[in-house]
Amino acid sequence: MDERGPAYPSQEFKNQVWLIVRQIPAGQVASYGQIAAFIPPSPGMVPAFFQAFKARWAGSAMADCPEDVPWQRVINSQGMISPRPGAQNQRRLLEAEGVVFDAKQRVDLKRYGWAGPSPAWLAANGFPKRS
DNA sequence: GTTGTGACATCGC
DNA sequence: CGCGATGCCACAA
Repeated sequence: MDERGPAYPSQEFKNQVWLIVRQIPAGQVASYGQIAAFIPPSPGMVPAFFQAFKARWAGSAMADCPEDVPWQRVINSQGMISPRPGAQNQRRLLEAEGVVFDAKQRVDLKRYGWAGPSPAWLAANGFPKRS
């Protein structure tokens, strides 16, 4: 669209993020970076660049997600709910699904962390195999 | 056109 | 292991 390069991860990127987030089963959580890791950079985009910002873009996508997206299951890499109005509500939703928070408001990713969509699902939805 | 900020991740102390 | 500082793009005001 502009001379700087190919399409930026805008709407298309968000759609992919939402698509993956919908696959997270109840009672499990995934980090923004992890979700974004399944999405390939736009053709021509510098990989390192994408790598550095995909997580933020993923978060940005959640801020504008449809209501059928279980956004509450996406938290940061520290296993904590990113501070923002509504965080309390998010925690409540997760606890209702069986996710347990420790005294530091953190989730044990070892236990509740989502392994990601199955290879079959990824392939069926046009995602490249994760290297 | 410029300025400020973000639903992150990572590195350093 | 925990808190603070840093990087860096896109987007809204």
